[in-house]
Amino acid sequence: MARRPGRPKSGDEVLSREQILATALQIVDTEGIDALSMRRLATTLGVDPMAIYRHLPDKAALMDGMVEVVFSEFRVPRLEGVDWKGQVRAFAASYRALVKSHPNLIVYLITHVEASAPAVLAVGEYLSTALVQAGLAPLQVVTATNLIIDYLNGFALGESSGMLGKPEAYQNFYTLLNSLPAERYPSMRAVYGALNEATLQADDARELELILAGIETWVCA
Amino acid sequence: MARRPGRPKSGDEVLSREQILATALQIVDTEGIDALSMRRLATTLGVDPMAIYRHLPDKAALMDGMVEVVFSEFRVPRLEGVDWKGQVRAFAASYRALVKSHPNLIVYLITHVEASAPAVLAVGEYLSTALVQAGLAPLQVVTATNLIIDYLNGFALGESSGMLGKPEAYQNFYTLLNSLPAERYPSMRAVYGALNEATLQADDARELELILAGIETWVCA
DNA sequence: ACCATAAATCTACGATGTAGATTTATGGTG
DNA sequence: CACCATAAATCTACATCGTAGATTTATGGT
Repeated sequence: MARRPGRPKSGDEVLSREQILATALQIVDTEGIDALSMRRLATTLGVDPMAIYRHLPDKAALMDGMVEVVFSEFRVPRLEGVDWKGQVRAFAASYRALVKSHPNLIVYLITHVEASAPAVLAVGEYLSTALVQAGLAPLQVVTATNLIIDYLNGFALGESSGMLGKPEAYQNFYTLLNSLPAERYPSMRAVYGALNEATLQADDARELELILAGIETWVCA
Repeated sequence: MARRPGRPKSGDEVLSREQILATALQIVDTEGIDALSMRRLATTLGVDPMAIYRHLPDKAALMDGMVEVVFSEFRVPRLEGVDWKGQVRAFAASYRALVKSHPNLIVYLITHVEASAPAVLAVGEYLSTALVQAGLAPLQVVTATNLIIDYLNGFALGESSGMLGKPEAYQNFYTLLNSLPAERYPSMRAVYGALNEATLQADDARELELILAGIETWVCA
């Protein structure tokens, strides 16, 4: 294809794991995760499909490598003189930004994080520190940490594939709700009838504030 | 294979959409989602692969059909004389039971629910009713509902693929944490050092209680 | 001069989803 | 009774996928 077989010349540019992962990530970002095949990746790299296997054992390793790359882009925010709530908010914002930057990889990302990954440990340490500082007991810290992470993952998922994420879905939801017999879903009718679309989409962080309010009841106790 | 081609005789048993979906679900439950291919499904049904296409347009329809079946198994609990917290707890328990009954389908399930599905609307109505009854304002109802669902989805995901779900993962986590330099993750060391495995796994619902505590601050306000 | 070795290519295999043609008998119609 | 559109399945075939195995080519070390 691009290069001929044979050992590369001294100044010759060789394929690298980093280059492969970066290109794969680019394909996933621009064309979706189904568009990523070894052969498709190879043609984009200008290389024979099997050339990839010199640098990665199989496709699973390619996927995990992408997860690794994306997580390595993640930096836990460093904040001074901010209370625990501010720290949790900052973390949530960083995490949201991360998954938003690679929407097509989210599902695979969330379902394939290794608990041993450095980024995961860093996250745990960051949240533990903030929550200990808030005055929670050990078991409370674990519970709160798990809730925050579960919520963020669930939110990310909903945003990438659920009703959220696409603005027109709201419209569909409203028209559907209104097309149904009025007595069928009275509570939803009342609730959503009192709100407009702009209000609903205005703030991503309302749910997080609810979590923070819950945690705070533990702080006072 | 089992039957010969040709129009079926009067009393002949024919393949049905329901039968196909049930067998597919059984394969996924017992052998994992990767084990489900059209050909594999056909041999289990004792039928030619292409016979399936008389009843379902393609594999995506098969998958969506399975989601539909699983969700149709879901019944929102009917409770009398229970406060809003009890209703939310009952719902969470039902939802957890649902995803737990088909662990291998969870990821696809969560990422392919249609907002228009009857079960989804029923869930929305159920939670809206409980939360309105609790005394929340419309926007608060929406926020609380979204949080509960996002959390439950995130939890289900973590249970099916994350550190949770497999008991030995805890052990790995502990040994990993202890193998690292002590000053590296001081907060996690302190937090997890104060707890044993049994305490951590004791209760699934601690995180939900945290959410309920948060919502309650809105009720009082 | 020789040769193990690195980085790629070429060839080939089995599995997958599915389009298209074919088989077989049915129940309705002249 | 003869005929035929139609239903439910099968058979055949193709493009695509991941990847095992053999091959090509030049390198740097001995």
